Amino acid sequence: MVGVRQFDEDEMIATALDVFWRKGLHDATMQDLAAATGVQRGSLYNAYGDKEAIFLRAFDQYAAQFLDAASSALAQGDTSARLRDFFDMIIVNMTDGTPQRGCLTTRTALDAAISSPDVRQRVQDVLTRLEQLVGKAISATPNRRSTADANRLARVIVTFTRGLAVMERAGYSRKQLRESATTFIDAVIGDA
Amino acid sequence: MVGVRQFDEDEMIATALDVFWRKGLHDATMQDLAAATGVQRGSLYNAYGDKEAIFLRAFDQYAAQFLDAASSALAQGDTSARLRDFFDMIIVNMTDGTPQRGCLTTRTALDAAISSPDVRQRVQDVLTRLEQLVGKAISATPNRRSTADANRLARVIVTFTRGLAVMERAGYSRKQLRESATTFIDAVIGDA
DNA sequence: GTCAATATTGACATTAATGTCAAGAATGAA
DNA sequence: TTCATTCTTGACATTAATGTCAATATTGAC
Repeated sequence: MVGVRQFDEDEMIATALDVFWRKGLHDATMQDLAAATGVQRGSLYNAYGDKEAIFLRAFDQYAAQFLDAASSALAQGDTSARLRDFFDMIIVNMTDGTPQRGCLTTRTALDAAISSPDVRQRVQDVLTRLEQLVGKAISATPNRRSTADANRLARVIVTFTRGLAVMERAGYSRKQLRESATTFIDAVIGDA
Repeated sequence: MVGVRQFDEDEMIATALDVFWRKGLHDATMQDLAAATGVQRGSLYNAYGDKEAIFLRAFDQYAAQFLDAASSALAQGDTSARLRDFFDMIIVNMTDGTPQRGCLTTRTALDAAISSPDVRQRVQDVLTRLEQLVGKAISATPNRRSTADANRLARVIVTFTRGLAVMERAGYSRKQLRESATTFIDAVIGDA
């Protein structure tokens, strides 16, 4: 390699993630990315090809850290405690930043109709893996659920997290989201 | 009135709703609206001012019919039956059309960051009124819930419907959504 | 130190959207 | 029948985005 890249790729992708998280794949422009990263538009095209390629890299980074955090949150305690930690993580994740950034996966999912198969696949992968993590977590503690029941319940729980992401966009506060999550956990797990 | 409008306003708004439902406020263009309605762009600007004004009218029509359908679905039977009908209506609503149109309220909510206060308010109003309808419905049958509990539960139920809307966008089938809704109802209401 | 390979830069072409406007067409009212 | 009012139409100006490219700068390898 001879002419050497003038920017740090990891740093670039991390900054791009921030931009995509705040604006979404569709609304973030190459201008936005260039301005935020300090890398010229032309260089970005040269290095990555197009906006979507940058997004996919950024999203992969996001998905990895998100699933990691979910896994950690789901690791300890009884089922209720695991879910409390899990929902806490999710809610903090989506209500962080000024203004709040919301949930990138959910935002990306909503643009499915105008997204490429690659992007759609990424969203499905995150949700599938999240279902698996939740399924394992609620099966890990002593209970009288069948595996099939646990899987169905895991999907319900993941679906509910998506609902929280929508409610956040609709203006519900962190506190309101937490209350709903608590109510949900109590209703679903409380006496099972 | 002298120069007379060449198109039927109700029909025009109904067609506009279809366009917005399929493409979203942001992605639908005045070209799209002009093509679908057969009314020239200039005439639309003359009649309504801008795209958002058309959207607001279309959304109001959508919200009215949606809340009406929800109200009907929630009217009869015990709590489980009411919720089954309610979720059925919601799921059919979002999985209808080819390709599926999804949920307009949810799609609009996700664009909150780039929407006007008027648009955001419309979304909040729909969700608030939906919570009220659900709250009334689950309080209508004999049960041992306090009003406060019913309201919290109503919000959880509405939040779950939003989750279903996201899952639909992520590619889950009508059947999968129905199964999740059933599991949810059983878990939340089944033995309360 | 030279050079070949790569990155950077700014300009350019293209496409597409919004919103405005002047000119023309149509029609209810007097 | 005339006319004032309103709607319709197509053209225009503006803005903003994507993606390409040729010219230039840089630097590791030999």
